[in-house]
Amino acid sequence: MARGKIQIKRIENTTNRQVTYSKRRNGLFKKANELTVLCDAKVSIIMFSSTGKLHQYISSSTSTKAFFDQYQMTVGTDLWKSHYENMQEDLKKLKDVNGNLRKEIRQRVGECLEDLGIEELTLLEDEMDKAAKVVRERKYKVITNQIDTQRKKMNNEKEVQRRLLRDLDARAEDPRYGLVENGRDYDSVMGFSNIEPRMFALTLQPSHTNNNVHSGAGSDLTTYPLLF
Amino acid sequence: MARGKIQIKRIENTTNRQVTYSKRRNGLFKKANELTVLCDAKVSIIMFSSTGKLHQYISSSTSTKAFFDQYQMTVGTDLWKSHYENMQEDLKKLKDVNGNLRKEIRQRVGECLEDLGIEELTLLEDEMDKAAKVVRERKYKVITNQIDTQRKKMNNEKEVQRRLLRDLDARAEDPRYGLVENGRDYDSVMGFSNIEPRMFALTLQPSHTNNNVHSGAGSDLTTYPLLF
DNA sequence: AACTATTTATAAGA
DNA sequence: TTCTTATAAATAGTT
Repeated sequence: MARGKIQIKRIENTTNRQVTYSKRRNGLFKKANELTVLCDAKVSIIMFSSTGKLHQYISSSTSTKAFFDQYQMTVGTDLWKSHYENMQEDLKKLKDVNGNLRKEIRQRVGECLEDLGIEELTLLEDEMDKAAKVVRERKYKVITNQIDTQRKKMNNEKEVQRRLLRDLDARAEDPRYGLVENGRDYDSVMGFSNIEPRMFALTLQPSHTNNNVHSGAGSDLTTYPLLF
Repeated sequence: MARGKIQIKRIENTTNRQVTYSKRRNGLFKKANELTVLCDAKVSIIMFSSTGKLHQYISSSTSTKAFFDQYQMTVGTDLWKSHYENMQEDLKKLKDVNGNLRKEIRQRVGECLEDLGIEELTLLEDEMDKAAKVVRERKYKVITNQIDTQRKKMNNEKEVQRRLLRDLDARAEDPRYGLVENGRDYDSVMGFSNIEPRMFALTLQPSHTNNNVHSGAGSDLTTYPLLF
C-alpha cells in the first residue's frame, strides 16, 4: 500500500512474506489495541504464521483464560467444558466413595458406631466374627504350610547327611584311604538332627517391613472451580 | 485518522463509540484477512464490544475448533496443563487410595489374605478381635440403654396408674359419688403391669431401612487424555 | 531497522 | 447504517 499497490494474494517470496507478516502483525495488534481503548472492548487475536509460529494479542483488560471462558459462555459451544466437568464430577464421586470406604473401615475398627442401631451392630458383629474366623484359619494354614515346608527341608538335610555318612563309611572301608579313627556323631556336629522342624516355624522373621496394611491412606483433596 | 487526529482513549459518547467500534472492527477484520491471504497465516480474532456483543473473525483456512486445538497444542501446555494435570494426579491418587481402602476392607472381611504373612495375619486377627469386642460392647450398651429407657417408661406408666387408682378410691369414699361396686384389677385391664420392660427391648423394630453399611460403593472411573 | 512514497483506514459530517 | 472526503496511519519497496 505504498510504493505501489499490491494484489491481495499469497506472497511467494518467503523472506518477503515473513517481513510482511511481521509488519502487518504489528499493525493489526496496534489497531486491536486502539479498538480496545477507544471502544472499551475486549479483543483477542491469535495467529499462526505459515511456519507455525504463534503470536497473540489480548486486551489488557482481560486474560486469555478469562477471555475464552467468556467466549464459551457466549457461544455456548463447550470446547472444554464437558470434559472438564466430567472430571470434576468423577473427582467428587471418587471422594464420596472414599468417604464411604473410610467409614466402613472405621466401623470395622470399632469407631463411628454411634449412628448404628442394634440390628446393624449385630450384623457388623456377625460379619466380623466370620471374617476373624477366616483370618484365623488362613493364619493356621500359613503356619501349617511353613511347618510342612521346614519339615521337608529338614528331611532333605537329613537325607543328605545320611548319604555323606554312608560315603564316609564306604571310604573308611576302602583300603585306599585306610581306617578312620572313630565313629563320630556328625548329626550333632551339624546342629540339626535334634531340632524339631516346628521350632523354625515359630521363630520365623518378625519383619515389619512394608507394613502398609491399615494405613488410613492419604488426605482429602481440594475442589476445582470451573472458572478462574 | 481523518478529518482530524484523535486521542487514543475511551470515546465517551456512546453512539460515537459504537460507530467507531463497528468501523474499526471491519477494518481489523479486513486487515486480518489480508494477512491471512498474503502471508498464508491463520488468524483468529474474537472480540466483545463494551455492551458484551461478540464478533469474531477466523481465517478461512481453518475452523474455530481446529484453531483452538492448534492453540492448545502450542500454548495450552502453559495455560491449562498444570491445572489439568493436577486434577489428573488427584484423580489418580484418589483411585489409589480407594484401591487401598478396598483392599483393607477385603482383608477385614476375610478376603485377599493370600499375600499376608504370619505376622500380618496375627496383627489383623488381633485388631479384628479388639474391634469385634468394641462392637459387642457398643451393642450391649445400646441394648442396655434401650432397656433402661423402657423400664423408666414403664415405671412412669405404673405411677400414672397408681395415681388414677388412688383418685378412684378417693372418689369411692366421697359421699357425693356413692359406693363403687367392687375393687377391679385395672392393672391387668390395661395389660401393662405384668410385662417385664426387657420384653420390649427384645422385640424392637427389625427395620432394614437405610442399610447402606458395607455398600462396596461404586465403580472405577475412566482416565482422561491430556490433549483432545 | 529505517525511510518514504503511496495506499489505505477512518473521523467527522451528511 | 452507509456514503463522502479530508486527513491520519499503515505499509511496500527500498536502503
